[in-house]
Amino acid sequence: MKKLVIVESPAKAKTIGKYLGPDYEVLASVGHIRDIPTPKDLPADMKKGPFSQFAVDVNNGFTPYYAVSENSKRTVADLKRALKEADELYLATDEDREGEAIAWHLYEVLKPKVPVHRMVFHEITKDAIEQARDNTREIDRSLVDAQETRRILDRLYGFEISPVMWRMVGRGLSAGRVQSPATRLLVDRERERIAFVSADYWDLLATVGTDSQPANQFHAKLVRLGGAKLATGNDFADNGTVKSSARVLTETEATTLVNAMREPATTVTVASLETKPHTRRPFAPFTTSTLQQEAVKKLKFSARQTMSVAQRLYENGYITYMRTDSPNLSVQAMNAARSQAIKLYGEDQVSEKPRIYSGKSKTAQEAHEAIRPAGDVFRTPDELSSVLRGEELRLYDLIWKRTVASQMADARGQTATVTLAVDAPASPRADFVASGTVITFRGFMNAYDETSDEDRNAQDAQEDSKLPSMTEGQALVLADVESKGHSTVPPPRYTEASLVKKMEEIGIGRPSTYSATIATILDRGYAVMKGQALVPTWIAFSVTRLMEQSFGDLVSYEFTSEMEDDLDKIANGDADWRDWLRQFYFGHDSHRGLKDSAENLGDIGRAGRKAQGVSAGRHAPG
DNA sequence: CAGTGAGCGAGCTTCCGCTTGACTT
Repeated sequence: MKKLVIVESPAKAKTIGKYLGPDYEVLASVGHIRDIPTPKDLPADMKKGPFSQFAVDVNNGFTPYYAVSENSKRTVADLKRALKEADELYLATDEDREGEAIAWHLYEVLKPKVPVHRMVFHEITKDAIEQARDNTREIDRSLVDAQETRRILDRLYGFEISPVMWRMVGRGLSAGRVQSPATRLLVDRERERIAFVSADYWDLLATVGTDSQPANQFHAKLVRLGGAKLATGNDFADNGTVKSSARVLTETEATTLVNAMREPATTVTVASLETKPHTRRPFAPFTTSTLQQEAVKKLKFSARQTMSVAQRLYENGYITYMRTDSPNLSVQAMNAARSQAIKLYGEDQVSEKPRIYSGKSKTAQEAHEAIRPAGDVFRTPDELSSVLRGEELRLYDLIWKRTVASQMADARGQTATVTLAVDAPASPRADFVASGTVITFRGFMNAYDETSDEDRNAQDAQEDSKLPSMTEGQALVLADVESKGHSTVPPPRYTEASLVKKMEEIGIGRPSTYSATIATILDRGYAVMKGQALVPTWIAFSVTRLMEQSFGDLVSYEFTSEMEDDLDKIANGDADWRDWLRQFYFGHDSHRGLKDSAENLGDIGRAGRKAQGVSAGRHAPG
């Protein structure tokens, strides 16, 4: 007789099967096996009655009706068959809320007659697996409660509010705990853009040098005039007014100054010279969210495409699991990254101590490690260039570089900043500034030599060039000075990358759903792609306004993180899940529940209709 | 008598999160 082990993913089952040997059969549940069906998929005798609206009986303890999903029927049959041949059952689904629930559903559906163990592990290595097998526990009922609460809440939210959208806005529309705030992000940003008032300001750009040789020249920007700081884009509010005490230079003033400075009597002297060390740390290894962001930005993949390419890499054993919220590397992976970096770039380019990265997302569940090349010895992109093609190779390359770089040394260099005093006839004193960074030690940049977009923009502003050597008090040659006009620009629209980043920040959605949520927003017609930008449509505006008016709490950006706090209480046994759902759905004290909000759409004008409805309403048959 | 049209009623749309194929374009 064998022992049956059930994990979530078939690829994982294969690896673990190898570690556990012939006494164990390892199969996969392939994700969730049961779910709450939509009401139209309920058995005929349940279509009328307490389950008809949600497939959850809200009047009887929020009892959910579960059914084995169509796609899982074969899997369940296979598992049942295997269980008959087994004398023990190990439920080895992921150690997070969803994984615990899958274990419980497996238990409910398989009805095992043999001893059952709940087994959890964080790393897929022989040691970790064997240790997990020898240290099992029971299914954590409170954690399952928390998952069911989450699931039921999402059903109530979606299926109570979507019909409101059909009535008020258009057929086929939808609302949900994740998609509605995500849509609202797009709408809020568009509102900011519409309300935005552009402002114009000017500054001067001088070309100066230690002599008139072009090689010894550099550009410097006017930053202070007569002791007052000159306004830049950051000094303007969104309504076009100046929000600081900075001085705004007009075109006329700029032209007058340029003309004065072009007089031969103008002198330029080095007022101060400062050199500061510059260091940059490598980025953390990829999580789902950061992988999507980088692939969208650097490879021009869509979020969905990124996931499907990563899936292929995972299934063929090239990378670790691609749906994760943890940037942590296993000890083996850390060693693999370090020894590969030492071999390729030299020992001095690698950080002295292993770098450990921790997740910053408060809603992270961290059931998996970071996305990285698979194995205890990483294969380089070059080694794989004959087996991997196009997209797959490019994504592997990105993952490999990021992982190796994450264990390398900081890049170091110096940033020199020089302040120049420009004295022109009949003009206030003008201070110009130039700075240049020189990287003297590349460290992680050997592997991952790419700066983030923010840095690139910052560099545009101050042309990152090497400065010639100078001393304080030195007189410089002014080769040219010109005025430059600028206009403030509204905040940019979200791209897939920046939306995923924002969603992770406020804790809505999960690694397995980021790309699906964006697809939903596009499918519903809430947004259209314009280049890389997600542009909200008028439908999104209508839906968001309706949500804000009638379900303000539910589209607040804090709703999910507050829900997570409450689910934690349920998971710890400090709160009752039925009480929680009751308050959410039926309300309590002064707080309107979801049901009341949906039925009386926050419109005082409808109060009369409500009263009429109640008096004319039929009572339950007696 | 056949074709038209008003009026009525039934059926449909929808959530999030976990995991892969089996489908079509």
